[in-house]
Amino acid sequence: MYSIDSRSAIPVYEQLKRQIVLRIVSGRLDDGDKLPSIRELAAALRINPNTVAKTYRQLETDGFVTSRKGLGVFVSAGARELRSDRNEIFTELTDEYLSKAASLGLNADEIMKGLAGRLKGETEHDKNE
Amino acid sequence: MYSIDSRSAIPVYEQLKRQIVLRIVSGRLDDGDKLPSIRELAAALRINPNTVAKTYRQLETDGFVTSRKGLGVFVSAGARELRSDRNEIFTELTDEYLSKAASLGLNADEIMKGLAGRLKGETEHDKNE
DNA sequence: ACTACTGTACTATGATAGTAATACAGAGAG
DNA sequence: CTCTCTGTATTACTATCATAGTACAGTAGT
Repeated sequence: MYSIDSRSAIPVYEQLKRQIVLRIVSGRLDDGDKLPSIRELAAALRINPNTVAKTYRQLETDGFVTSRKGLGVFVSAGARELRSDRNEIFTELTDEYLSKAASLGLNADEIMKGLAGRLKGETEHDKNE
Repeated sequence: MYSIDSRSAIPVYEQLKRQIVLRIVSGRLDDGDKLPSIRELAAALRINPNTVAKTYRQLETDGFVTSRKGLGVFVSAGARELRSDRNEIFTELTDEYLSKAASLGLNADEIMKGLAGRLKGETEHDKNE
């Protein structure tokens, strides 16, 4: 269902959040769909319920889900429309990335190939101190 | 010279490190060039000298610079040959980019298309349904 | 009402990361 | 030697993260 890498430098709640957001905006989770209960998901992933609660809380703040006491957490009605200003941010992000890659002396083709490889590739690398 | 965003989630020492590495591998900093002294750079960026020291320490571990007590920190002789490390840097860059894009809720396909479009110089977006 | 689910809130603990403050040590000019 | 520059090392404060435990509150089925 969801997967957590406890060794990753990315916090657990953040990993979980990204995975859920991905499911929502990609349509695998639809408006009104119910997310697993906090305790249920925590048990399944063997993480602390508080961590799941934190994820859900942030998702609610971001407008992706709505939580209702006693009922559960549900994908918000307008969740998919949160794609609206995504493109602007994404464009900025992309330009920044391309300019850095260019300063490494890479051309367009190399960048495309590198990115494609990374997308198909596997896991993350670690940061060490 | 260098710029630090203290509000960024990326640690200061990491921001600085990337900028310096970028200058080295792109040739803007050459073998033997002297980097600003720890205190000088810290003062200029209004950050703690220890933070700069940490950056320099890591750069030395990575082989980009050599530090000499009482003298300063200098770009290593073989630093540009670490351009073979270009791939590694590029991978880091790419991973960071992908992780940000993913947190925007974009899937692999959308990222590829967006990047390709940006490379071709398309300035428009909003191709959403 | 009782029970068993749901989410919410709060306190506390341990670990780690980032930053900060201070003191120590080498190099070179005078 | 002295002064002032350089990097180095140690210690400490602060915030974040994950965990745990406990308690509270709303919903629904019985």
